[in-house]
Amino acid sequence: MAEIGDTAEQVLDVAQRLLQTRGYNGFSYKDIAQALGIRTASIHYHFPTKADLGVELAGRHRRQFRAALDRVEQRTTDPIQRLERFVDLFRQTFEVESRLCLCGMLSAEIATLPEPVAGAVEGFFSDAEEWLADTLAAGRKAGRLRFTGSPRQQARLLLAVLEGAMVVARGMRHTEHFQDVVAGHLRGLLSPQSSIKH
Amino acid sequence: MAEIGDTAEQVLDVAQRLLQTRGYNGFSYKDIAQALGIRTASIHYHFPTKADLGVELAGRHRRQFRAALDRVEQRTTDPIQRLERFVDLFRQTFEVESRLCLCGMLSAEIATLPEPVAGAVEGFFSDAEEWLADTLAAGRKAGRLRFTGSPRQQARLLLAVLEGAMVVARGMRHTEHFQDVVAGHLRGLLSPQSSIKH
DNA sequence: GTCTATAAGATGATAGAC
DNA sequence: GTCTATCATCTTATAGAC
Repeated sequence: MAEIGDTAEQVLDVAQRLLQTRGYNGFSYKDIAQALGIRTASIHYHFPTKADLGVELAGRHRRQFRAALDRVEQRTTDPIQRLERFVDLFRQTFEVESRLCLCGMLSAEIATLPEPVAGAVEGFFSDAEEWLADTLAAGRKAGRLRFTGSPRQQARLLLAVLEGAMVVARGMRHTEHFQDVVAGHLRGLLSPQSSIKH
Repeated sequence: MAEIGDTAEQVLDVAQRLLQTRGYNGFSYKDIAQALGIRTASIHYHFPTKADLGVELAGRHRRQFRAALDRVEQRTTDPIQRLERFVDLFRQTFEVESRLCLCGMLSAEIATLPEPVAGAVEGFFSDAEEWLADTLAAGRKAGRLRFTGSPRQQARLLLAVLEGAMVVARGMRHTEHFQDVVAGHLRGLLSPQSSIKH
């Protein structure tokens, strides 16, 4: 309880930040070592190869994301609020240094990654899609949300909006861009009576 | 007219493909040289540094994209058809090897790129946003398109959908995903009378 | 314009002392 | 677990012959 987590976890935290800002091929063991004030050999002790590190990063992220969704479900049963909390997870990520979604970044670089990493990325998106589809379906059934097509299709669309808004906001170097685009899309999902509150 | 373009252009073509599939930090001069059957020194003659190559790639892409938009404008004045041609440009890109939008990829890696490259990326998105906003505004004025908020905001949303759908489709390793998401979003933009045709 | 040769530095990785 | 030392390889880049 004295130090902030063991070395392996600190390595993962720094590597995750570097991954989200620079990409998998945009950082090295040297970068991590310098950030933590240790040697690269120490990192190899915990993660023998960079592929091992990548697999653990993607897997941990998927687990943390599922845990975050579980907390959202425990906090509220309201579909609108659940949706807003989901979007908040992405907003909070981008808010800090315009960090990309970890799996969005990995998707872009997927052709250069070991297969297990690609598998974890696919799993992350599947989790997100399923959770969103269920939430969207509940919201529409309750007359609180309005959209055409299947909940699954809408879930995929929202995921694309979130990932794409991060990418475009970064490319245009205009931070507020993300929030504007996402808020605009959400407004279109809310039924007439629900959108009065804004 | 004998060979398919001079060496510099062939280098750019191969580099563009590698950039779209593997990212800026995911390919080297060696990869380009091997693909063309030449030596890396020859590439350095045309593009002294990788930054030079990156700047030319981003600049050329922006020019080619503007030229493509000019051709769309010459081919049709109908806002719906213009919109569909715009989306086709992205579809055609993704269709081949699930290639990402060149500037979408560069946006993700922007923290590792030389400033001039970032400038070209920003310019690309500005061009796209402006062209889309004009087209969307014309479509709504003609009663052919339906959306809330400003045309600029809708343009940004569509751009985010296109970029994000590419990323998510790649991450989920489900190619049809892109077309499904984009077609669904477009359907929502079409006014009731227009959407009957589908 | 393209080649061979070469170099300086980065990168992923291992062996073995402490 | 972390360090020093060392490694092979990759990467970007330059000099100079052809």
